[in-house]
Amino acid sequence: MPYTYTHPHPAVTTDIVVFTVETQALKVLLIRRKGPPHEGQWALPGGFVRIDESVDACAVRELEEETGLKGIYLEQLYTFGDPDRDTRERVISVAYYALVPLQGLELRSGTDAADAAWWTVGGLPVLAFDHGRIVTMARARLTAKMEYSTVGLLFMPDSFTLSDLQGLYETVSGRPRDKRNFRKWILSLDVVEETGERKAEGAHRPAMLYRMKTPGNVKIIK
Amino acid sequence: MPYTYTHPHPAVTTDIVVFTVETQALKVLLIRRKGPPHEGQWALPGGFVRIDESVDACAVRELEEETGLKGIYLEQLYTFGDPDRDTRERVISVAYYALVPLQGLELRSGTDAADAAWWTVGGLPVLAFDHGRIVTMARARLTAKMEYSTVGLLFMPDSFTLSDLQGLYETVSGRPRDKRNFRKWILSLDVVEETGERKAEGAHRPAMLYRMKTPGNVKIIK
DNA sequence: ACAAAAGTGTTACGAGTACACCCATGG
DNA sequence: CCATGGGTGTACTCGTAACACTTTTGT
Repeated sequence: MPYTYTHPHPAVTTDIVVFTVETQALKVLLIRRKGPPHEGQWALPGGFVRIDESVDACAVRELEEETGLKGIYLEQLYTFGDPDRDTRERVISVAYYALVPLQGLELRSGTDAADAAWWTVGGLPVLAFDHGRIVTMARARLTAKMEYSTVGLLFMPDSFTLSDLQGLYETVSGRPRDKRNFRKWILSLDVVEETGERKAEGAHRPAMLYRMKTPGNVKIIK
Repeated sequence: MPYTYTHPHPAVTTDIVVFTVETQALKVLLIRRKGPPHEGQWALPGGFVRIDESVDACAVRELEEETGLKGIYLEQLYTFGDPDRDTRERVISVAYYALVPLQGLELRSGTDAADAAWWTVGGLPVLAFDHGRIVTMARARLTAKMEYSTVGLLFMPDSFTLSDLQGLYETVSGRPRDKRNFRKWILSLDVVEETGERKAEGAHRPAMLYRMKTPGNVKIIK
């Protein structure tokens, strides 16, 4: 069933930079391409926008299809529209980025676990299309937003210690933080609260567990 | 000459929020629609992305077609992709915003000057499509960016006084500024320099004229 | 008792804000 | 000489950054 237009139309896709933090490293989710072009190369998850779904909804759907995760923080990043991005036809891509807390997340790939993997952002392979550029931009946006909002909390599981949270901030921004100043700062923002529970692990004093006051909310600072 | 695809494709347009500052007011350029849908209503300038031009290039081209201006600061804002934005067919719009210095700018409309006009952002009419929402978002982005960068300077003509510049900042951000603090601040940023000329107008001491050190450049602060 | 991470307060510095008077010009 | 906007310096405030020791637990 063909679709005909009087003027040529581009195809529109969404591509998603899915971030998570694991073992002291910021990671992105990549999918190995199964067909041409760039067969076998790593690329961002994503797909074509259906004719009756909004672009935002497409990103949500693609994210769920690749990771099985719903209710994840997702934000539009930028639209990449160079005419030669894809060799098959004109494809315009609306890029998004997502923040996934690593609490027992298992990837649901099309067929095989070998097709999807978390890569440390420092050591990415050469990506298909212009996806390398998209990741670079997403990383810059994330680092910037960590400074003037509370997005960082979205990487956290339901409960966490302040040391965990500080470690996350240090990992994503690269820069070390003073423990006392960090705690003063995060508590003054009034976005986390004690759960009353403690986490005892190892031969040291157990840490108080905290949770977000309004889960999923991002507070803009200043 | 028809174009056929195996899957339905959306149309893609760019819409541009062209800002300028004139007589103590922030203004946007609107075009009166000549055909359906929303015939006779005011809308943002813009048009369809050609199949062999980049989305950015489309925005540049549309801006020049409507205003005759080249080399204007243009930045991608956001992509609006709800399926029912346009009643004719599925249209995804990549929105941009532009900053135009008002130095003898004359609009070049399709046929008639009555079709294009500067409107004060406070008192806009009801706009076609979702263009009202686009303007709101552009205004928010501009105000935010005024705080952490030197975009504001792009509203200035080639040479200007510091009082002019201060007036601009007060107009765009709404908030009044202390004269001495404003001067200290802008000079400490090291982005303007004296031209050596003075501007004498009216019965008072002539003001020193300044120019941007690197015209067109936007410096990120902090 | 010792190793290992949790938890806690005070001082110093710098950026931003508040504030008032003299200067140069045209009429 | 007076009305009008141009131009200049200092003191205070507040948020950010630097910095070290005690507490609680497991082994």
